[in-house]
Amino acid sequence: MGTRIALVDDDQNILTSVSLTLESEGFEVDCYHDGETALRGLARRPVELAVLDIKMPRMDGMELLQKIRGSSSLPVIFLTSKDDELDEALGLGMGADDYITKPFSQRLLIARIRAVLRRAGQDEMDMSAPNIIRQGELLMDPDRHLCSWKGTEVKLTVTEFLILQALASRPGMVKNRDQLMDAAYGESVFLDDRTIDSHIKRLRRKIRVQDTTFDNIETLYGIGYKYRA
Amino acid sequence: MGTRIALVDDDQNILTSVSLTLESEGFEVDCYHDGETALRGLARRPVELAVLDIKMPRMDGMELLQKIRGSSSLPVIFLTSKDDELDEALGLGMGADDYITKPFSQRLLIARIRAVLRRAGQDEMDMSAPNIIRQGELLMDPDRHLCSWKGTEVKLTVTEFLILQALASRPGMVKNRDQLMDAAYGESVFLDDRTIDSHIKRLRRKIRVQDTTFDNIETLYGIGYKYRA
DNA sequence: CATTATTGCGGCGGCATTGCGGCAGGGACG
DNA sequence: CGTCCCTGCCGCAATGCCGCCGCAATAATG
Repeated sequence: MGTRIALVDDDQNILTSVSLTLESEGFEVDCYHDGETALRGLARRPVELAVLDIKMPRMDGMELLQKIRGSSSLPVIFLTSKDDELDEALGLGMGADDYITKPFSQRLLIARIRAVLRRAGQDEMDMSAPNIIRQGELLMDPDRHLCSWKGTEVKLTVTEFLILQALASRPGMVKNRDQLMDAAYGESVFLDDRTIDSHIKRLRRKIRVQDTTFDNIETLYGIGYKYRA
Repeated sequence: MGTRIALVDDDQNILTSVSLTLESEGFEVDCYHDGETALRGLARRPVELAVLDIKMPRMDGMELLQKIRGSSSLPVIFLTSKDDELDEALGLGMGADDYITKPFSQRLLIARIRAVLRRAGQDEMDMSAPNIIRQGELLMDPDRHLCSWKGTEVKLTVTEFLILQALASRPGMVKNRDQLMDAAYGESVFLDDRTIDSHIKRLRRKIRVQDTTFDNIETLYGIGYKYRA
């Protein structure tokens, strides 16, 4: 018996095609056309993961997510039409575990479902790729190399991204320059410690363009840096 | 037969995945969904360590810990969702032995479990850096370079942190200036004894900013210092 | 009580660390 | 080949930290 998944979308085409694919992958699928029906249905038949369209009649995905989150930590994947809705959804601190922009390939959806399930269930041990980081106003999506602060995108270079990711993935935890170096490049790369400072400098500057008051990257004199949640 | 561990969390996903991991590491795991059930279960099947979620229905982790501590000194590791709950939990003087902030890697959890078990097992002569120090109103977390008194953070320099750590890790135990010197710098560093006095001075001052009545760093005339619990 | 030893504490100068602007080499891309 | 961007590093200024000094306060000693 496969894992049970709820699929909520007002588009009947998507509903049928996606559910077929998922079932062929061994999942059991509960389909709902709108948030209200879904909410009632979920109460009767719990699932292990939900895929929600954001735009829906009667109760949209965000509202539904909110209700769901009121009572459980059910993993949720959003379906969004435009990129704009994305930040609207995740940036609001709602707490989806992942999202996919339409149009999407079913292969991709399956991959994401598996990833979220693995993460939620099995394993946070995946130190390498926490799929999505959400710490307060900061939002990071390594898969898409996307980073936003307070809902507005911040364009980061790869190195900057990796460093911020290392810091934000474990807020409060102190990282010295070597550790950040390892996070950004592989290990055993010999560079000046102060180079990290430069990246931190650029990171702070870039985010401060959006928000002058940003100060969540904290310096610990003689130790390193840490991200304050 | 492995060490028996109780795992209490209302999230079924965490319950199953963590228990699987722990079992694969050779532990025996008792799972509970809420504090009340756990308490009853623990009475029947004692364990050697408990991992508790803080937020739970019916009886949360802190309440459960209190009940547990009423009758035993069972080692306990907390799972917290936000950093805020942390001080709320530990600062209240409850007495968890360690805590982990979600999301966490299972690898980390295992490491902490082993550390706590090792510490609890031999106790007295285990010099290996205890992950967390809690002495009354004082809370120290070396990983986060975090020190708080009565719930409010006290910013310490590395040297100050090390000295306070040395003192607070063994309350009541007298340390002379040489020993404190060794704790702060490596051994074989030749400095004026009175330098320690300066650090103590600054330590006391920093904590007194939060609490004028602070006097837990005691001076022993002609000998050294000790931390009074 | 007088004397001496030890500690508290303010403060200061020197040193270490960090923030930041800037620059030049190099790679990506058109 | 030209341009743009990333990146590592340098150098200066600002800041933080530390070790020590000197004096007053306190504790031991007799």
